[in-house]
Formats: sequence, C-alpha cells, structure tokens
Amino acid sequence: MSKYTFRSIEEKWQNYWAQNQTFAAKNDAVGQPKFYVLDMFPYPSGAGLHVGHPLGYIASDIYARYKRHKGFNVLHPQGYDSFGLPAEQYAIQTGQHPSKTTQENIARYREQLDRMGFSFDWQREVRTSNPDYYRWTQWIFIQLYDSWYDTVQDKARSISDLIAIFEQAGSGALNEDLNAVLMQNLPEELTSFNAEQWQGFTPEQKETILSEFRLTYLAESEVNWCPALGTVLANDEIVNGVSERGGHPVVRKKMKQWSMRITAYAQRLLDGLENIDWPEPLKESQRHWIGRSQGASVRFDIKGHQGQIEVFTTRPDTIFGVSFLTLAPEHELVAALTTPEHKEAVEAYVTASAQRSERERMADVKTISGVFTGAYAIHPLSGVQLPIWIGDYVLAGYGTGAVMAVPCGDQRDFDFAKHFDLPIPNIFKDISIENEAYALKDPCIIDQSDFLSGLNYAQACLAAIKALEDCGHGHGTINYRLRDAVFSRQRYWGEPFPVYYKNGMPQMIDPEHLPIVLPEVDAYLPTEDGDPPLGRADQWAWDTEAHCVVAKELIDNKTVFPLELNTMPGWAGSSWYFFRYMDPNNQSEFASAQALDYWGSVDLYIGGSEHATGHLLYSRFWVKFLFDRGFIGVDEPFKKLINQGMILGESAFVYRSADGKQLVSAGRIKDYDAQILQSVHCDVAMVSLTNELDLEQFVAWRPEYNSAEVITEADGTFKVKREVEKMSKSKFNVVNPDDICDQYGADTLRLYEMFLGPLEQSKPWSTAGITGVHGFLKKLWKLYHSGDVESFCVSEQRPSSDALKVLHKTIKKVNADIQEFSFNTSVSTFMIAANELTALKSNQREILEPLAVLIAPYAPHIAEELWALMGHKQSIAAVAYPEHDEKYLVEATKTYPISFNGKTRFTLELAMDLSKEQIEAAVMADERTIAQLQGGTPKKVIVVPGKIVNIVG
RNA sequence: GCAGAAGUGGUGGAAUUGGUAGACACGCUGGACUUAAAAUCCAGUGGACAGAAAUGUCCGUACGGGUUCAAGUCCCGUCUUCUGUACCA
Repeated sequence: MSKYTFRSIEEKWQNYWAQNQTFAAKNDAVGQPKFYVLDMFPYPSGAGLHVGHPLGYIASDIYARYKRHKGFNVLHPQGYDSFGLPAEQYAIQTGQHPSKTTQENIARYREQLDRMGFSFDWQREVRTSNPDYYRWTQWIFIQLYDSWYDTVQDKARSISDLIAIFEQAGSGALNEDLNAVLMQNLPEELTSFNAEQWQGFTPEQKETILSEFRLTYLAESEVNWCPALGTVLANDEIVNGVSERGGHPVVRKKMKQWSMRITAYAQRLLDGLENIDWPEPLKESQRHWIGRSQGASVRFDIKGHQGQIEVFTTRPDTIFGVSFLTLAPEHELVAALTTPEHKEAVEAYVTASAQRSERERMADVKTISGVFTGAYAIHPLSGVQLPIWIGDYVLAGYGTGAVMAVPCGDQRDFDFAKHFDLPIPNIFKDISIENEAYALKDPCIIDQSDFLSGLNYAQACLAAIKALEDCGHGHGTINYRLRDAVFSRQRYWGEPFPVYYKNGMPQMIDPEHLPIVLPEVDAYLPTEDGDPPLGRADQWAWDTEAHCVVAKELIDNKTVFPLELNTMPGWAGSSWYFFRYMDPNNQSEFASAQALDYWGSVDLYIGGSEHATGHLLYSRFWVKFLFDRGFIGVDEPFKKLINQGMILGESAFVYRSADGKQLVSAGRIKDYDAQILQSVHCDVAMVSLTNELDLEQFVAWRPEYNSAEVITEADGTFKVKREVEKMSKSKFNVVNPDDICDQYGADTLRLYEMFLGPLEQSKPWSTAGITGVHGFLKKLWKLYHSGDVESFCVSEQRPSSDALKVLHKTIKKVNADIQEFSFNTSVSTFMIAANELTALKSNQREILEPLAVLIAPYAPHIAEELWALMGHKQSIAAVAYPEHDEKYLVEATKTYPISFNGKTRFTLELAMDLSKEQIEAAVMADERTIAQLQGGTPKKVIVVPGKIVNIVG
C-alpha cells in the first residue's frame, strides 16, 4: 500500500484539482494582491508536445504555485495560437478542414498538458481561431483603421478628430511632421488644402488623404510571388531565388495589401524598453530592429530637372566631402533622370538587379556594380555639380533609397568611387585616406569644408544642419530602420478582415455585426486568377442592408459588395490574447474594464527568444495603441520576461557505406575511409543508454538494410554516434513527455527538467540522470514512512536542533532560489535536505509539514498526497509558504566570541564560516596577530584554517 | 563585420557575487543484500607526487598578463564556441 505509487497518486490529484477548481482565479478578490503568470501559448502542431515544450510551462507553474502559497490571487491561464500554416498545408494535401485538424491537435495537447499537473485555470482557455475570440481581433483592426497618430499629443486619436480638424482648418492646422506625411505619397492637389477645399473633395479624395494617417491602411507592397505554386512566400521559404518546396522561380510582385503603421510608434517602442524587466539581449535586438539613427535629411536639386533627390545621412558634418549621389535601382526618379545616351545601360542594370533576389544581393557584398545616369545634382551649399549614379549597394527599403556619397568617410562609398574612378576629396585634417575611408566620428577636425573647417564632429553637424535649414535644402531628422508591417496574407486559415469594398474603396463592417466568420471553400488553394483561397468561397459578399454575409452572386454594388479576400497574419491573434484571459467569455467587450483594470499587465511572461522581433514587438505596439485609445490602462504588456532555453535532442546516427551494403558501428568507422561512409538518422527509441542499437528493430524499420553486412564492435554490439540537434520529428530524436510520465511520473519529469540546468540556457535532453531525481522522490516518500512495510509514520515529537537547522537552511535557500528563478539549484537543495534528514532519521511533523509545502510547487502530486496523509482535508495549494527562522541558523552568523590567555575576550567578524576551534587555533598559531588583537576589536579578520591572513580595522 | 551570451572533473552543472573550487546528480569502482539479476543501501571518485594507512605536499576554473592578504568571480589582451543581425548611408 505504501510504496511510492506515482501513477495512482498523480491521477488522483489531477482529478481532484479539476473537480475542485483548485486553480480558478477570481476577478473580484478584494484585498488580495494579484499576480499574472503567463506562458507563450503554443501552436498546436500535429507532432504533439515533446519534452522541450514543457520546460517553460514547468517554470511558470512553479512560480504560479509559489505565488499562491504566498497569498496572491494568481492568474495562470493557457490557450492555443490556433491559426497557422501547418494546418493549412495539411488541408491542401488531404482536403481535411483546418479547423478539424486543429481541434484534434488541441485535444492531444490538452491530454499531454494535463498529465504534467499544471495549475492552469482551464476555464479561461482561449483559441485564436475561435470566432468568439477573433471577433475581437477584427474589432481591434477596425479601431486601428479608425485611428491616426497625433505627433503633437504623441498618441493615437480617433480619425473623427482628424476629420474635424480638416473641416475646421484644413491641412494648415497640422504640425510639420504631419504635413510631411501629406507631402510624401499624395498627388500634388491633395498635399495642401484649406477647410473649403477639404469640403469640396470627393469621398475618394478624402479617403486617399485619410489613409495616409490611418494606423492600418491599404498600400501597394512587394511580395514574393511564386506563379507555379500560386502563392506568396515568406522570405525564409525562398532559397537561392527559388521556392524551398519544389524549386520554382519566385518573382517580386506588387500587391494591394493591408499594412500596420507600427512606425508611428517607433520612438515609444524604443523608450518603453527602459521600464520593463526583460533580458538585455532581447531588448538589444528590439532596439536594433527599430534602428533609430539621428542625422539629417538633405535635398539635392537636379540640374535641368524639376524634382529633388532626398537623402538621409548620419554625417551631415561631411557634407562638403560629397562627390556623387547614388540611387537604389528601384528609386522612383531613376527613369526620369537618366539621359538618353545612358538609357540603355541603366535599364539593363535595373532589370538585372530586379532579377536578383534580395538575399542574393545581401550575400554578395564584395562585387561592386553600378551605372551612371548622365544626370547631375547640385550641391546645396557649394553649388558644385555632382554626378548621379545607380548602385545596388543602396537599398530601396532603408531611408529614402538614395545616399550622398562621401568616399572619404564611408567604406562603401570609397570602394564605389575607387572602382568607377570618381573623385575622393579628403575633408579630414591630418588623416590619410590613401587606402581606406575614415569612418570614425570622433577625434578629428573637419577640413576643406568652407565654414565647417576647423570644427569637430558635433559642432560641424549642428552648423551643417543650420545651413541646410537656412537655404531650405534639409533639416535635422531621425530615421528608423523599422518598417510598417504587412498585415495581409494570401491564406485561408487566418482571421478574415471585417472589410468590404465599395467602388474599390475599403469599408469597415459595423463592429456590432462581428464576427465575420471564415467561409467554407472547396479547396485551400489560390484561385486560377491568383486570388487568395477566400476567392473560392461562394458565400462571401456583404449585404449592407441585412448586415450579413451573403452569396457572391448577389453582388450588385448597390447594397451587396465583395468582401476582402486576404486573411490576417499569425501575429494578429497573438498580439492581444493576454487580455482575453482576463475575461474570456465576455460577449460585449474584448474584456470588461473591471477585469482589465484589476489584472493590469502580465507580471511574469515566460517563452522563447525567437519571438523577439515578432510577437513581442507587435504585442507592445497593439498594447500602446489600445492604451492611447483608452481601452486599457497599461501601455506595456509584459513587465518581466524570461526566455527559457531550448531543449535539444540527442540524435543518433548509423554509419553506412555509400552503396548501403554495409552498416558500420561507430567504434569501427576509423577502419574505413571516411569519404565513403554516410551517416543516417535513426530513431532514438531504438538506441540504449550505452548507444547500442537494437538492430532487429532498425532493420524492421528500414528494410532496405535487410541484407546489409553489419560491422560490429569487438564485443559484438552495434553502436550509433550521438549528436546534439534541435528536437524534430524529421530527425527521429523526439522524446515524448508521456513516456517519461509513464515510466517515472510527472513529478519526476518536472523536477528533472528543472534539474537539467539554468532555465535560460539551452541544453540537450538526456534521460541519463533521471533516476537520480526519481530516487530523490522515493527517498522523500520514505521520510514520511517507516518500517519494513513502509507504513505512514510521522512523529509528534519535537525535532532535534540539527533537524531544524536542515529545515530552515532549506527554506531559506529555496525561497531565495524561486525569487531568482534558479529552479535547478533548489532541486539540489531538496536532495541535500532529504539526504540529511534521512541520515538524522528525522520524521517529526514539525519538520515534515513545512517540507511538503516547500516542495509543493515543484512536485505538487507527491506533496498533496503526503499532506493528505498527514491528516489535512484541504489542498496544500492554499497553505502559506514556510518562512525560515534565523534562530535555527546560528552558525551562519559570522560573529564569534574568542578568549585567549585565559582572560581577554574579542568578538570577531569573520570573512568565512569556521568553527570556534579553528578560529582559536588560528589566533594562537599566529603570534604576529595577537598584539593587534589586543589593541582593539577588529572589524574583519581574515582567517583560513590554521592561520590568520589579515586583520582589517 | 557588428551586437549579445558563454568557456569549471568522464558528463549535466554548484560556488552565499572577491573568501577552503568541484555542492547536488549522472557515470564509474568497490562493498552489503541475493542462487542470480533488477531494485535498494554504504563507501570511494579533479590531477600529480609521497605514504601500509590516516594523511600530507604541489598543480588545477580556455590562454597570457594585472589588481588584491585572497580571483572561477574584478581589469587588460588573445583564442574558441554558441545566439541574434547584417551593404542601415
């Protein structure tokens, strides 16, 4: 009866927690502090969970349980990021509806998660593909569409405010930044208008202007289009200019797509990083992604031409070092500028670089290429004529797609100038630019630069900007690398847009008629015309009278209109899900003000670092937007973030000869020419802990080796070679947590995953050490049991001071460890405690009750069982976490009374813990120090066994 | 190239943040129990040298310097490995 039967214990308590709603969070806990612990929710893939997935969940669960013991009202929910590509790919191949696949996968995930004893509040589960959920994703989209960013108040406001401004005062009421927006993309007649002119614009003209301000807008943007596959590909789906799957050619194609104006928030996204507790590397990569650089915008007039070329530079101090301009091949002025005699060469160059993929261009940085346009720009300060070149080292996507080339100060400009034999004026005093450009800003003086000569970098920048502003050819500015985010996907399995088109203009559907539910289609592929999969839906038109989705054939462009065919990207649903957990069943709002106010932001967020510039940036953007518009009260979603490391797999390789006729054991490969041997993955399930392969199983799995000659080790075994790789189905190195739970139990799995090493570090999975952790749990169990029959036995006697010391030492360490997220060392601490208490044969209630609570966050099942055996009726989850008492830890203090020569007493503060005997021996042994000791009471005495090293004070 | 993190026994990893390096665990070796195996328990386990033994001495935290009574920890330089990112003007 009383062996540690983990299977039945774990099942019992998992059922108990589910039935009693032990971990339900309250939205109205008066007077109780709240704590919100969140995991990055998973995409439910068909492969199920492997042992790497739970690592972060175990850590967050320990913390959540710990906080409950500490008296917090803890919100610890879980859900699914259930829109996504794999389910759609599977649908394309099999015709099975992605929603069915997704539901099956979720069921499997849930089963696996339940076995590990997580304290999730499942009442609050959310799924991004659920219409009740994406209804609010659509709602947020509409709010973004109905908003603009006011750079004066530095926040998003309703678009109706902007319309009111235009109606009252026209575009003149806008500040400089906002006016610049008007100048950028609009036809000239719309760039400046007064109130009457605004009133006179057609609705289309008004909309064209407004869409320059809306936080989500339709724009022509470039995509990677693969005609053969009939779909758009992401950058990482393209390898060497052809599609990863099938190797079909990919072209860049402009398509009308929704974009998110995240650039409006660039500065605030940067500033916000200062106030959140995130790992520095992750903040660093967000900073880099946002890529703020300060400099100047300079406009060059063009000889014999109307327009201007605008460039961005971080070095306005080098303005007199400019010897030519370079445009990106895609620059809009290229065609207009090029003189007839250079037309042919320029066109050839532009076509050639258009055919090179972006990746190719980036990879190939060494080759210098370019072509002269025949046109000249006028230097705004000196009036000198500067040749205008085209070069593909200038990127269309950064800055203005044009640079002022300063060969003496920039290595790329220098190389370009050398290659095409362009002048390289030196504007740095006493610095040689014979062989390379001088790119440093600091210890140099500007020379040969008119009024800038003699100034240093900072002075020259200010003076140059002032001069440019005075002559109307530039101004100081800040440039960001961050681009607006394309928000349309030509896919089926994503949120439909709440948008229909009236005369080609997008219209939002009234939020009260949401959700717009994903329609049925006959296949999950694009249409023959290249429309996205939603183009196949029959029921896909909007009836503006009945306010519902109707059949496409009813479209009459009077009351029934076509709906948007794109869907939203994966990050749409994941950018706000953490708010939905607060009030998951709300039918009238995405969450109630009361719930949002109570829970605020996520106190602790645990997940992988791969989301640094995706999910974690977009979420911050949406949260700041929702904050601006007054829907929520916080402007950062995640106060503290921890990246758990990845658990890697240990792949196993079998060596075979190239013709497959021989299999060679790992220890014998040195006898063979390495050239002719190949390694192939084999399933780790067929390999023992000593790397021995079960050949029978292997041959059954791979019958092609049925007749192969097997070269074994001397002892007749066949060994594989191990290598650490990412865990993946295709590498046959996946370890399923279910198997571990079957063999050792969930508590062992939880402790072992923590024991493997620091949470934030990546580490290979190896089952080798798991028996140690399992043995510890058995030892713990035995502490509460006695005798040969191992019956439950806890003594009511007072424990010894040694036992109390062990307990309080453990309490102190574990409390400190949890607060620092060093879960690995607290597992060791538990093991030490169990060893010491076993040695002391200490089984008193006063020791064993706190011990059970202490371990409950880590190994909740066994803790609950022991707690119940000790006669408690309520779950251990509600018990206060033990606090240590210093009085049991006397030896940890560093103050010792010392007497020698029979009479004198001193109180010494020591640099390390030593016994009284050791200190006295040291004092007596060191005659040199006795005089010093007699002179007063030293502050600090450095003692190592046997001698005193130093006395301070 | 740039940025960030790291380098400790056969292995995973500890080290109170400057105080006896190698906790804890795996593995290995020996022992107890057993007909035997498994399980369990006990002991040993960084290296070298000396000793029958307890024990002692020296060397040891990637490498080379430095600061300090004292350095895995702090400073300078070098090497290596990961992880991002990249013609960013």
